Amino acid sequence: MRWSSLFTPTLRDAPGDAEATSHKLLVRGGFIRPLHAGHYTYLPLGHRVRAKVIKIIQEEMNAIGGQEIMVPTMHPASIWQASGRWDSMGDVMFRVQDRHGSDNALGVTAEEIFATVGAELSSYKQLPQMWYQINTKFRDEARPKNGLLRVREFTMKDAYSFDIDEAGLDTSFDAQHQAYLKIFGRLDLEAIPVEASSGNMGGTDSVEFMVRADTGEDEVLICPNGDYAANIEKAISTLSTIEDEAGLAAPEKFATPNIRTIEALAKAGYAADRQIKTMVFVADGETVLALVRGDHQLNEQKLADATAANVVRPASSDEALAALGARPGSLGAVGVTDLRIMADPSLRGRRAMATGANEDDWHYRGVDVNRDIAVDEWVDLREVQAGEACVNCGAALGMVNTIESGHIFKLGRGYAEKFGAQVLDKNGKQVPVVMGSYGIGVDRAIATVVETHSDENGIIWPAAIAPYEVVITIVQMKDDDSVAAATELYNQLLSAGVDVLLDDRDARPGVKFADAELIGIPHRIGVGPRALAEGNVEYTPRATGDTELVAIGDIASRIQQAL
RNA sequence: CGGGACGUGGCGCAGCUCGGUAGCGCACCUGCUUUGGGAGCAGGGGGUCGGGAGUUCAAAUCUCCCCGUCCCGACCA
Repeated sequence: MRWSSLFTPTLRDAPGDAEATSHKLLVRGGFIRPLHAGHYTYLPLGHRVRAKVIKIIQEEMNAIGGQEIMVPTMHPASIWQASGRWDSMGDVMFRVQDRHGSDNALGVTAEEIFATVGAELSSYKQLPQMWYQINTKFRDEARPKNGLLRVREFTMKDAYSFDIDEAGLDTSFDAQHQAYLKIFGRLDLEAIPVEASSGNMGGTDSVEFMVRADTGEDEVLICPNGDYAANIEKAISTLSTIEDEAGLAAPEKFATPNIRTIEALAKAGYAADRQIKTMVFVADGETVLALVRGDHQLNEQKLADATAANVVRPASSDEALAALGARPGSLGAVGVTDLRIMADPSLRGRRAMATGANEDDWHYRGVDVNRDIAVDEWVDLREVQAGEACVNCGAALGMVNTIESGHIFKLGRGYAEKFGAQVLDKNGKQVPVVMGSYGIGVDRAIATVVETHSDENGIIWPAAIAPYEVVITIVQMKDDDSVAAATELYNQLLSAGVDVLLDDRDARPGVKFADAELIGIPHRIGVGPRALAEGNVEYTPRATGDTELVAIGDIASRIQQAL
C-alpha cells in the first residue's frame, strides 16, 4: 500500500473525551472513529488489525478441532424465555420489536442458539463437537467507556463444546484453555488464568484470562509463588484462627448509645474481629441477611452467586428497619428466624462475639454464633485483601488491576436439557450432552494490546497483528534516486509476501517519522540520500527506536528474518 | 440509576460572568520559499454555536425543557 492513497486520518491531539491510552492512540492513529457511545467504526488500519487478530483466533480454534459456523445476531424472545435469561439478562440485553409486535433480542452471547443447533446431534458417536463463531455481540452496558475496552457493539469469538460426559467436558475445556494461552501468546499478551465467578451463565467452573494493566477494572489476587490466582469475586485466603474465651451462657444486651459503626464499637472495647457485621440485602425481592466478621468486607458478587439471584442490592435504611426493627448500625441476626441468613465461614464456631441487638443504641455481647444464630447457609462472602495468606503456600497475596480478555465456562447439562441437545449413549439411553462455552472479545483484545504496547510516541504493535509489518519511509521525495530505490525495495518485499507500506507522501520527514511511530509499524526502513550514497538504508525497529545502517541489498532478508 | 462536568468547522480550544450577529491553533486548498524529527510567509474554503421553546430591538451568551458525550460511583454474560 502506498501511504499517499491510504485513508488513515492521524490527529496530533487526542479527542478531549478520551482517557485510556488505547482509546487515545487508536483514535489518533486513525484506526477507529466513534459513531456514538460504545459503537466504533473501524477505518482501514483498524480493520487490518482486527482481521489479523481474527485469523489468529481461527487458526487456534481450528487447531483444537473447532468448526466455524455463524448463527444469527437477532434472536426471537422465545428462545431466551426458554432459558430464563430473557429476564435475567435485564437491561444488558437490547430488545427490538418487529412490525408484528414480536419481541426479539440482539445477541449478548449464544448458549441458547448453539444448544438449539445441538438438538440435531443424535448419537454419542458424533461427540465431541466444538463449534464457534466470530460475530457481533450487543450489550447495553450501563456505562461504555475507554474506547474499545468497553463497548455496546463488538466482535466476539464464542465457542461451544458438546461432550457425552464430564470427563469429555474437562478435555474440551482444557483444550480451550491451552488454545487461549496460545492466542494471547501470539498477541503478545501475558494472560493470567484465574478462577472466576460464573455470573448468570450457570454451570460450575469458570476461568478468566486476565492481562495486567492499570486501566483494568477487574481486581485479581495473585500468589507471588505462582500457585494461586483468582478474581476478587471468587478469591479465598487462609485466615489465622482466633481462640475465643468461653463466653456467656446467653447473649447479653447492653446499651451502646450513639455507637453505629464497627469502629466505634471496637473503641468501646469489642475488637472488630470479635464482632459480627450484619448486612441486609434484597435478592430478587427476597430480604436476606449477610454476615461477615467485623473486620471483613463483603463481596457483593459472592453474595449474588450464593443466592443465585439475578439482582442483589443493599437494602435501604427503611427496609432494614422494616425487616429487623432497627436501622443499620444496630443490626444483628440473633433470634432471627424468618429471614434467610447467609454467613461467612470465618464466623463458624465463634463465641463471645458482639453484634447489634436490632434495637437502636443496643448491642449483644457473648454471642455464640452456632448457638444463637440460625444460619441457613455457610457461604464464602468475604472479600480477600492484599497481603492475606495464599491457601496453597501461605505467601502474601498481591492484588493487581487487570483487563478480562477471555472467559471460559463449564456449563454442564442445563442448556442441553432446555433445548433438547440430547444423544443416545452406548446403552441406547437418551441423555443431554454436557456443554462448555468459551469467549474472547476481539475488540477488547486489540485495545488490551495497545494498553500494554505503547510509548510516548504511539503504539508498538506486535508484528503478528500490526496493520503493516514494514513501513518504507522515503525521506526526500524530491530525490529521484531515493524514490527509485524505495520503490524497488517495496516491490521486492511485496512479492515476498510482506505487508509493507510505502510512505510516498510529499511531506516533511518529521511528519512521516512521527506518523509511522504513532501507528506503530514494527519495522521502519528509511530511504534517503545520506545513507543511499553509501549504498545503505536506515533500519529502525519501532520497539527500540535505534537506527542501524544496513546495506540496501541485505535489508529485505534482514526484515524477513525479523518477522 | 446517584453525583459532577461538558456540547462552538475534521481535531484541540477561547468567547458566555457583563446579550450587539463567531475567533485562535492544528488539519485542509492555492502560491512562493523551504526540506533528515510534526516548516515559514501570503492568500483561501469550511461552523444550523447539540435541539426546541421563551425573554429581548437583538441570544453562542439569559431562562426553561429535551437530546447527546465524558468522568466518579452503582452495575457489568
